[in-house]
Amino acid sequence: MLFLLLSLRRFVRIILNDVMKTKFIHTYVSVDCVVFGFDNNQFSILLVQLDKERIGNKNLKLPGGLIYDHEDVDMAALRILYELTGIKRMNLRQFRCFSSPDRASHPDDIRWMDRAYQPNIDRLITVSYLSLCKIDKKLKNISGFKSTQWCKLNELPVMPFDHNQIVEASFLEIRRWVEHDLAVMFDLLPHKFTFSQFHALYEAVYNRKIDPRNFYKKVKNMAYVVQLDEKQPNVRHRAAHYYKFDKHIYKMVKNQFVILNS
Amino acid sequence: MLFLLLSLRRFVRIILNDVMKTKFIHTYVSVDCVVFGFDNNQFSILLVQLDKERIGNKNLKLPGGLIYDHEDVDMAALRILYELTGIKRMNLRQFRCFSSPDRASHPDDIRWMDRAYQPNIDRLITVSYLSLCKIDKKLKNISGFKSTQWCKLNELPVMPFDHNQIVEASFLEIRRWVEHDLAVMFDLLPHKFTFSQFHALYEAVYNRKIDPRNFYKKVKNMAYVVQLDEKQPNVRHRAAHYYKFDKHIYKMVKNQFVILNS
DNA sequence: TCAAAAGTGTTCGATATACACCCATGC
DNA sequence: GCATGGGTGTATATCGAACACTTTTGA
Repeated sequence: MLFLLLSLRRFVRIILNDVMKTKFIHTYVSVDCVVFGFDNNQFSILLVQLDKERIGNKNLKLPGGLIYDHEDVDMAALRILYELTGIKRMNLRQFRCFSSPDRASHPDDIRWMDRAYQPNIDRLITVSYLSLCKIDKKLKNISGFKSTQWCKLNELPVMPFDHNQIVEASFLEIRRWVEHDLAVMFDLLPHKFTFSQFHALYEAVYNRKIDPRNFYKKVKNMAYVVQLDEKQPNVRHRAAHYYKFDKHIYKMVKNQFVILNS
Repeated sequence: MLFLLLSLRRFVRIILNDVMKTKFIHTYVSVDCVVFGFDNNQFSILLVQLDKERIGNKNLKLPGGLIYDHEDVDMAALRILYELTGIKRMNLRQFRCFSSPDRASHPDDIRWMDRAYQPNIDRLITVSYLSLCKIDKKLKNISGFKSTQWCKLNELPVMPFDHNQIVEASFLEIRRWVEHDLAVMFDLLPHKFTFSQFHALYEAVYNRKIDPRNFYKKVKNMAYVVQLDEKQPNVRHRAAHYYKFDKHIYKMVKNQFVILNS
């Protein structure tokens, strides 16, 4: 019965396209999220394991999925990340729509969409999101299905669809985001972080060496980066102080600059 | 016959949604373009006149339209602007996907979509583009249908769909674009422009007063802004020099800074 | 006492800001 | 000659870049 209806639907669509000469796309829409983490002086990205559902020989993809009827794209991205990680209200930034007609036309990709969503998805465009996340955050899978893993940025596998392209585009987007709102950078650091972790993150984001002494001065001027009494334990060298980010001070300071825009 | 097929299609979709409990959206996709021009120290936006097709009592909308089967969104935006203005390869910057489930749910909007595109468009998401254009450019309508007009930014009418929102979001995007690539600013000025036109544009983009003397120094340092011998004719005060933008020099200068990214 | 990373200050140049007056032209 | 906008220079403050050594700690 189901199969019959599906065939019917496909048939109807084909006929209609022919009769009406309508060439407008009628498409499904997905979101794909590039979630960055930072650890050991390098970026990682959160990927979904496909396991039995592997796409061709590819076993990892970006977190993402089709959007529902009642949702807009922002809501869909939040939902998908919530289902996968248990984190509500993740901080997200939409950065581009990927819509090439053949971005989902590889036979492996099509087969997978047939199984994972529904058959006869003839076209799929996606809206991509960037997110920054503490890599040591406990993630719990809500939907109970897919499992996730962090994968180092420079060890990414080949992924299905245009996910490798999406990741590439996302990286430059971090810098734009940080420039617009420095606070998001602290989403990548642990609650308590050392100066050198912060320094390494800065170098990674800007992809260049930054003089530590100059950077110290900069940080000392950030009233919202406050030194804690606590120090690094069990290191065989001088222990570093921990710092924390104080978002209330940050907001106060920032509000002194923001003029309501016309 | 056509009507029968349409009803059938709608019917099939309803049944399917019910049987499969699929709640994924299957949607049409449009692009909407916010084309800025600059004249007389203020911005204008290129709008399409609807005339007999007016939407409710609204007669102006952003240039835009549904995208075709074989297109991605960039191509669609270029096509639509070409059809309306005769300008090929307009410089475009995608800036956001607007996808609220009820962005196209006003009865006027639905009626209009039924007539303009095809009936039963139950959902429509749009990808918005920013473009900058010399306001004195001769525009010729290729499709031969819709006519366009410039409308001052602070005199915009209420428009259909969420077009007013889109315009609002686009304005801040100009600044980002200019910061990323100053050359686009000259898309807003005539080929020959005076210093004070350039100055006024700068003030408009950054939405604040900028000291002309300091700005002079800045401009004098821009090797790619070259002074012409020609001067403003017929003015009852000291005539201003004309300047032009030299994109070859610009590229040379810029290439000295661009390091190929990892 | 050594290795390993933490932490600190000064100088210099470039850039942005603030500010006031003379110049050329048409009427 | 006067009204109108065109065009210029100087002084100061701020920010980022360059640069080398001492301190703390565990092993």
